[in-house]
Amino acid sequence: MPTHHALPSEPSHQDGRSAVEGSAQMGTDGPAQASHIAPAFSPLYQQIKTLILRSLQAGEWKPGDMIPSEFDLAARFRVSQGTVRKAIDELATDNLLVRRQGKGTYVATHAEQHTQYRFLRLLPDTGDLDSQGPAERRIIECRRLRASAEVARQLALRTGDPILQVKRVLAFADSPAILEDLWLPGGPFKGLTLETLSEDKGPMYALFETQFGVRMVRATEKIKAVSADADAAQLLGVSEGHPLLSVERVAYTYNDAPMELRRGLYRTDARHYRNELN
Amino acid sequence: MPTHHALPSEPSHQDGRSAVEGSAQMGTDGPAQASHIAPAFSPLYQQIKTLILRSLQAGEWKPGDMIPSEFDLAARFRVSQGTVRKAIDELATDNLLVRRQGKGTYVATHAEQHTQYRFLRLLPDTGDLDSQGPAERRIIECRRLRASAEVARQLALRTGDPILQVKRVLAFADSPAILEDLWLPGGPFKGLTLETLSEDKGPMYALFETQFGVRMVRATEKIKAVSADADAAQLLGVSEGHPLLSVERVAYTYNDAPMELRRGLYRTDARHYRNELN
DNA sequence: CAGTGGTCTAGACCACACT
DNA sequence: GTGTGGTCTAGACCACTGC
Repeated sequence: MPTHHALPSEPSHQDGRSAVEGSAQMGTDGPAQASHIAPAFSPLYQQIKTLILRSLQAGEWKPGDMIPSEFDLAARFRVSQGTVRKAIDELATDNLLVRRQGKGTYVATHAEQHTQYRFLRLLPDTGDLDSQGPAERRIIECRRLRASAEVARQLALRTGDPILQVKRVLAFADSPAILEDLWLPGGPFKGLTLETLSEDKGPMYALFETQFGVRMVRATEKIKAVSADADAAQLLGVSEGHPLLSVERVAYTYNDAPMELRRGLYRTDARHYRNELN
Repeated sequence: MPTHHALPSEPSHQDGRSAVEGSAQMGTDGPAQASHIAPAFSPLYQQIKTLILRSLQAGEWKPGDMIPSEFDLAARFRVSQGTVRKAIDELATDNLLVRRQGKGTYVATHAEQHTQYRFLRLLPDTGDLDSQGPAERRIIECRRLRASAEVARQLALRTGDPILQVKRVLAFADSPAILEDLWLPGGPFKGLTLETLSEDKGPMYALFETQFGVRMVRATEKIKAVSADADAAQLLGVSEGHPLLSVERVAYTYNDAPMELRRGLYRTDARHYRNELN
């Protein structure tokens, strides 16, 4: 049997030994519409990975849901369980799925993330993790406006497209630590208001999942050192000119689609941004 | 056959079907000295991983060397090739080994790292990667002294133990960007001088490998925003009080042994520290 | 060509979780 | 007990590299 197989984009009917018996390449006998989205000549498990990803994207399984067992997926895609396993392995290391021994494989979510705030790297200098308790959030504003050229570029929109801007402060133990500005595309987040944000407890990314069906999958950050301007100084309780960490984040949902631009100013007197290098 | 096996720490002789036939646990019939280093009840491939790690640590294969093929290692450890493969997979994702299809598996090195400077995350704001050319290094000093309590703690030494301190400036296109202080344990780095450092081209971590047999495997960083003091301002060509990124790094060799403490001050006017979140 | 890692399969048994 | 993911094996063939 050849190493590279073709996979139908829908499960086949019981019409033969195997869906992958004859052809050695992708796209020669498969449905035409799949040709540009699933790369040709890719290993079977990569094709499976793409198919699972597409189901996640389409909302076939929602965050927190259990997906079908490896055995079921193997039957559905007409490949061996080991091949499905390798596909799921990669999705699990990408944090898109979570395996739980004895229970099943689940769609990852920001809601019950092991320690919550998966993307927040600011920690107290003392190793006392969360001795400070949970963050207190205060939403300062939530406005509807039109994308500037810069924001549009980063969110893959057009200049002038409707967007939402949110401004908030996070504090730990009554001490303000983070001042953030967020920009969100107006389409996916239609209906988001200051009230919604204020009333919600729990991570904002969890709210995005439940209320708007937008799941953030990964993010990139650009970090600089800056001086506090008058506005930031006042909101963070420092003097003007105080050094702050500027953290500019672009968060992506499935398919590397940018869905949030965020600019945070972090106080790092008693806290630091922690990073692991491998 | 049980899932969890015992492995001898040395390859067995041909004295039976398999070295793993009978016992279901680790440490009950193995050499006594291995009991606290290889965890009992761990999966076979984890034990294999530990054994390979030990060989790397002992210098059986040096950075850049090719290690034995999966098949050879499987014979040596008396397990299947698939089990060795899984062990190597994990070591490869940890960046300790590098697989090259058709050629073999190699011990990773900082010397010919794909883009060099594996641990340096400072990039120009313009996407022009290395349009700036390579970094120019200037060693300012290299002193022998005794560890302070703080440095000793971070390097797992005792206060007063001999250490080396190095101070240097990195510049891109004649513009100073990084001021770094390094502290290294005196023992492993005996013989390191300002001349050695100055004459060397290429990454410092590559020099550590070739000259001192110390390979840095991972690192953690604590990042803060600070104001330039007079000394830093002068060396980096900024005014006093200018905001700088303070990057405190502890680098580890095999077995999580800390081997370097480094404190860098980064200018982030035209550059930024880039991070990927998953 | 031979040797290496890469993919795929099939089947076995274990550890864990829920009922 | 049943069903899930986790480990291990054995064997096949493919793709890449270098002689």
